[in-house]
Amino acid sequence: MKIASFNINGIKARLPALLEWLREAAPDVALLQEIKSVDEAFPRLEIEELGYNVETHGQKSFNGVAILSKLPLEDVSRGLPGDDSDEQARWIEATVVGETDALRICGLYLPNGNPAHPPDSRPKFDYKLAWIERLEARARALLASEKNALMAGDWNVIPEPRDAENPEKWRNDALFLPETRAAYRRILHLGFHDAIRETSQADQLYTFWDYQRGAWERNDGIRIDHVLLTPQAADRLTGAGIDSTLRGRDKPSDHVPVWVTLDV
DNA sequence: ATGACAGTTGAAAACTGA
Repeated sequence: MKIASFNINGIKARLPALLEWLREAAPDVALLQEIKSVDEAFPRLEIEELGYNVETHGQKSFNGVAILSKLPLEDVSRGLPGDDSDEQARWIEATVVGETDALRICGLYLPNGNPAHPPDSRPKFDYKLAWIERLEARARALLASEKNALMAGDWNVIPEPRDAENPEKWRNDALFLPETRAAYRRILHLGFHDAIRETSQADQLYTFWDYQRGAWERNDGIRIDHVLLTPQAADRLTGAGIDSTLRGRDKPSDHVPVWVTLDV
């Protein structure tokens, strides 16, 4: 089973590129972030024509996540538990039934958190850290289930210096601050496996290049889109990769897809 | 401690992203 994550940066602007990628990469499951659309306006017919079931959790203008799946989806759940007052659409999960086993799949769009200054007033960064704490609680429950499960999406976290072409440039950024990386490591170290690092220790594995300053042309990228596997899912990992060529096409998202293949 | 891009909204610039 091939599962991919892709921050598309707006479904209205990205539908042609998304359809082209779905046709050629043909993931069984695609987790989308930043659909920037309410559920009613999501172009589900065009995607269903390619053989996908579509489940969205959208909102107007910003955020929004979705699951596309060629296999049936069961027990769909929207919104990250832990704060009923949180109205931002950043989390969706569902169970996919494979040939040999089921897999719980969680799609996430973790808050950016900038600006992270000044230290005494940084509501967006505080929201990011609080969101990661709620995510940690959900992650603990996934591990406790001892089942095949994964959490994939735009984590907005640069885990290590080698995950950025110019790490010093990100030193004071919410994506790379020590607090952010420590909170991410706490989740990882519960027992999850970073699928990309399970399969490669290479440098320059990036999933995002800024639209500005010719970042793509200079390969000034960062790795912030991640697929984290439970031990049970990691045992079934057969491959992982990043579809970086999409960034060089017309009207690209600033993110590219990251994918895994699992023997389920 | 900024701006450059790009997308969305709504009809011009403001807001958001990373």
